[in-house]
Amino acid sequence: MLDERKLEVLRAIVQDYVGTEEPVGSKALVDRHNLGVSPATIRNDMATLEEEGYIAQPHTSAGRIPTDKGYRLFVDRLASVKPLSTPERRAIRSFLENAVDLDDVVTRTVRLLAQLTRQVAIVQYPSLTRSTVRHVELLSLGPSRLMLILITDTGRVEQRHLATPGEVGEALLGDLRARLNAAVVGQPFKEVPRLVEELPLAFEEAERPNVAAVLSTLLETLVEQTEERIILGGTANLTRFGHDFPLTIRPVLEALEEQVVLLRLLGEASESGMIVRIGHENKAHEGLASTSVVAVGYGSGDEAVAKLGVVGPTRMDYPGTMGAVRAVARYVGQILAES
Amino acid sequence: MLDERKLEVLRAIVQDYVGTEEPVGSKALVDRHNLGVSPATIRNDMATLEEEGYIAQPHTSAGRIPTDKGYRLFVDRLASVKPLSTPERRAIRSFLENAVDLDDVVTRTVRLLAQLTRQVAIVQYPSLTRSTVRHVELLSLGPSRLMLILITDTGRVEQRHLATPGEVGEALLGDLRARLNAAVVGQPFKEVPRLVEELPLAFEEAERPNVAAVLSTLLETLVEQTEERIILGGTANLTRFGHDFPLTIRPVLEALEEQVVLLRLLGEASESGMIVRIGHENKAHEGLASTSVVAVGYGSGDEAVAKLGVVGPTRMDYPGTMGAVRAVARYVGQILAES
DNA sequence: ATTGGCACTCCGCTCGGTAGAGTGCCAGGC
DNA sequence: GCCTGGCACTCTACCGAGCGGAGTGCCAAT
Repeated sequence: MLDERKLEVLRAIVQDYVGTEEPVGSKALVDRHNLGVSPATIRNDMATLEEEGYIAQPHTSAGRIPTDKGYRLFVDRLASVKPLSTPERRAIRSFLENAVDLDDVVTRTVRLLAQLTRQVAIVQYPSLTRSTVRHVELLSLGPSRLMLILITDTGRVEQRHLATPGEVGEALLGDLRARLNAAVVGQPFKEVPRLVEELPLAFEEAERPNVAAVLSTLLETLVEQTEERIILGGTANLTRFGHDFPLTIRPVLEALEEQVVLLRLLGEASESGMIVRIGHENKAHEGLASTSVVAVGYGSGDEAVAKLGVVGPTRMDYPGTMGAVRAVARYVGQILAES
Repeated sequence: MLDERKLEVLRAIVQDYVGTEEPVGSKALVDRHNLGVSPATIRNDMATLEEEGYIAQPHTSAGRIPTDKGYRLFVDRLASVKPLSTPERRAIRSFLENAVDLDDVVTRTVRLLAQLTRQVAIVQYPSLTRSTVRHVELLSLGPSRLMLILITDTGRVEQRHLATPGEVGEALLGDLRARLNAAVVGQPFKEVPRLVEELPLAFEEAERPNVAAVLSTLLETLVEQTEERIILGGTANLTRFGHDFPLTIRPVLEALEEQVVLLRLLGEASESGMIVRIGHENKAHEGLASTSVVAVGYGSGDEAVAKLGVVGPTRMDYPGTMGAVRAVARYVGQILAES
């Protein structure tokens, strides 16, 4: 069905359309790419491509534009990730290196991605699922009020207040703090529930309710923080979306305001596998039917700790975007590993 | 110059224009408001108002729309803040009450404001300037690596890593922790530099560089955190901005991405004084020349700890917006005070 | 000071005509 | 059998003219 030249034609259509944002016709194609055949031949190829659903005409007697299916084929078989230029890499590196803390790293990353891709950038904070505990701190705020602080190896700090059923003295608090840390420091989060299970038994019966209260708060914190925060940047780039604004941009903005949607968007991206979800493939929200998402995991070590990506019109420069996303993810991973 | 009726006419123009988004003419005015005079009279009044710069015509033979100056007069003299309805109040209260922590309060607030006003909401995290120190914690991460944690009375936790010039043993750490807390707990941030100034003198000469390192990190944290984080919501409401989209919305989105701009936007709002900045009065960013800002401070006690507000088109329902902003600020203050 | 009347202006809409781009198809050529 | 040039057809986007309507400004009358 699709011989070599037809694929070449599809590639050319995608490239031209992405560049010009206008439907591309047979004549323009042969002019801009040396395909070695005449417009009439291209027309036949285009007719085939249209039958197969890879391209479509907005109106009769207009040029063709790629369909989601067309972009999919393009991404899967016709395009390769475009590596960034050396100056670009250097710029990324130095921009990220100046970050002072985790928040700053994330903020800078989102800006960087938005600038580089000229699209909306999404960055998830390093997830705690893969993280390990660096320290747990307990502070007394009153006779039966405590503050629990959890510090992770990615530099995140979470804190919770809690009320204990009975009064908790400094001695008990110190003991608990020591035992708790002995049990969980250096351990991955998912191990923690198992590790603290028997901890109350080490204390006198009277104290166990208090200990239990602390532990349950700790576990709660772990669970809650597994769902991670996500930040956005470059929303102004949405204005370069299309010609028919309000209708296009509105649902996108709405969708992007919901954390749940953003989480789903980043979806199954992993560190090794970059995902590209195109148009209707995107089930996260109806508002995103005409957008594509490019996402990948990033990590401080060998495992992905979180994800980042961009959202843009289906008509986007996939090779370039994929290159930028991948490069940024790598550098962020490096920066995190160093700190 | 401006007798009672002319003011009434201006008020009517503002109200109608805000409602319909279309230039309002003399006939429509007398139809919709019982002014007791004829269109011709109104025309004369409108001519005066135009001469004085309160209203303008988009084109000859079109109706009039208020100018920034007109809105200013309207806000200052012709409108009063519209209180929310009881059900609305109840909804706000219950929505905010379910928040589990500070982050959640802020997130919910921004959503609430955006929904209520149908505009872009801006909420600043409770500022640390007015805050007091609840606790400072020091943890050892290695022989000469420490983690410093600062906990504020608004429930915020900030953390920093630092390297000390020499090794710091547990004994010294405990001592420093105790003295530091004794000096600063319960004190407002701005007092801290003075309070810790002489602290190194309490330690042996050999330890002072280490102590100094810790202190300078603490002060740095305080200063940095004085510039507060700000979050946005309801950007999708920008799409209801005007008819000529791309040009209008783009600069606004750009402006709103910069924290600095947002900070300046909230400007000199204080808890008592709500500010309304209209159109060109807004010096924060050129992109915001056709937007207005309504902002007010909110606080957990008697002093404002941070600010919140909304950004919308100059053509906005000022009384309603002001009412919503004020009400939300009050409730947030209450919630913070309770927790 | 207010009013009704009137002439005038200008916007926004619709309509018809046209130029241009692009297509599909067909018949002829390699 | 695939490619090509030619041709008729379609549809859009653009332009200009014409028209209706809304709104104004001015004036003379009350």
